[in-house]
Amino acid sequence: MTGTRRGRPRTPLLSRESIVAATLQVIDAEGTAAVGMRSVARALGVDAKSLYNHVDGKDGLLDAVTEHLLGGLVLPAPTGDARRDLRAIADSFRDQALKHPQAAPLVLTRQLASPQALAPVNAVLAVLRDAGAGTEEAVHMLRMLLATLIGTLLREVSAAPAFGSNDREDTLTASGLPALVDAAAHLARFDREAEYEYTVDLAITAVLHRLG
Amino acid sequence: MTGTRRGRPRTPLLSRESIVAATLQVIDAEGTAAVGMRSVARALGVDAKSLYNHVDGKDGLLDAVTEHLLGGLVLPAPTGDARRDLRAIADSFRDQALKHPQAAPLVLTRQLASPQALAPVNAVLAVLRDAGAGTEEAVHMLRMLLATLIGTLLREVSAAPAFGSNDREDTLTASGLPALVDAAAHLARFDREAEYEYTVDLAITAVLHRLG
DNA sequence: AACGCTAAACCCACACCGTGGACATCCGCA
DNA sequence: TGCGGATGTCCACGGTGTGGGTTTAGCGTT
Repeated sequence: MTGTRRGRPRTPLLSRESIVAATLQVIDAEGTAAVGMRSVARALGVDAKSLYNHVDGKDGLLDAVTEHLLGGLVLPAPTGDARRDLRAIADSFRDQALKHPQAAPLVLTRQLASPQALAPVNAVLAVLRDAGAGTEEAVHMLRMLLATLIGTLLREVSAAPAFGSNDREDTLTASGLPALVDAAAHLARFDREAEYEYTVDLAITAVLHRLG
Repeated sequence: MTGTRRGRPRTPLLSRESIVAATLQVIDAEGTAAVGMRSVARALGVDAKSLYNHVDGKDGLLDAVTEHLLGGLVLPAPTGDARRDLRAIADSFRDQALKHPQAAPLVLTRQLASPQALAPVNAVLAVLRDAGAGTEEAVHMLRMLLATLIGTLLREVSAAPAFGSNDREDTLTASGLPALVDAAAHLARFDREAEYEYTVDLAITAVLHRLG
């Protein structure tokens, strides 16, 4: 029985990309909490310590995944219409977030300085500058837009899917707080699409309005 | 040597609040990653399993901390000036977040339905209704404001303190992306206060503007 | 062609984690 | 007076990240 592998294989079993891909599969299937050197290695049919040859520990692994997802953003070519362009960039973020909802908190939470993270920042700044913003103003606006986008997407990916249950509404009406019971019906519902639409549109409108 | 305690003590050693307080100390000192049944128990001079008598596992412990922090919000009495009132509520969030920066991600990330979480929601809705918003519109606006606030605070509490190093600026200028190198100097700096001010003001202005 | 050097895979081991289960002790109430 | 439940202890189990050492294969140099 020569079952166990030993020593360096003739052809490499692992690569940074294959590891990232496997990790993403684990995340999509079982959530970020299920990610671990051992579980990812198991998914690849490999010993846990082998991952260390391609990735800098667990944290480095998660960073690599984040980088990969940011790299997957497709930034559309600017049309010259600032509203449309900003919206397109935001949509690109959202698409990626919804493609891997379980992984979204990673991207939205960790801040990297990798080129993959820099490209979208550059895109937003370019649009804002074209729309007439000064350098410093553009940076402020970028941060405001990013904050709003991160906030909504974070909420959206972690919103319970079975939110229609009037369980939640009952809790609200039982609170006794007047403005709450009044809005209980609307608070209990959560239309992801509509909510994203409203929030992002309002933020972009605010920025463009300030630009005059 | 009767060193080891055994059986139920004459006077309770633990309480939900004492556990939450100890956990908060651990978080403030060593971050959320350092929180664990064992570490918190150690800080209290107690066995880990004892915590289970007052708290529902690790996740319940973190929920309890979140609840405690939300309960610490001081919501000022409304003045009737919507801008001022919304700003005051946001400031209250920020104060609490900066008081325990390491714990902030907890509050900003977990969504609870406890009364402590409901009170601020009610406050915001009340102000919006007073300012003339319809029920449904008020809920949308609430979510937009919350998203923006969460986004900025999340960034603010995790912004590296030694951000003044021109290390970061160099990375940016080296990226070659034109809008980035142009704004590198401003991107490298991060004035927490100014950034919060700008972002929250813009969001509130947007909401009030839409209300006419 | 033969040498080493390094990279890529393995296994063993350690300290730590969350928590299930069994036990001891004391409080409050019937 | 007695007894059930609350509170705290200890032991144990399977899991984690990773430090250290070992084996083998490929590559660059002489």
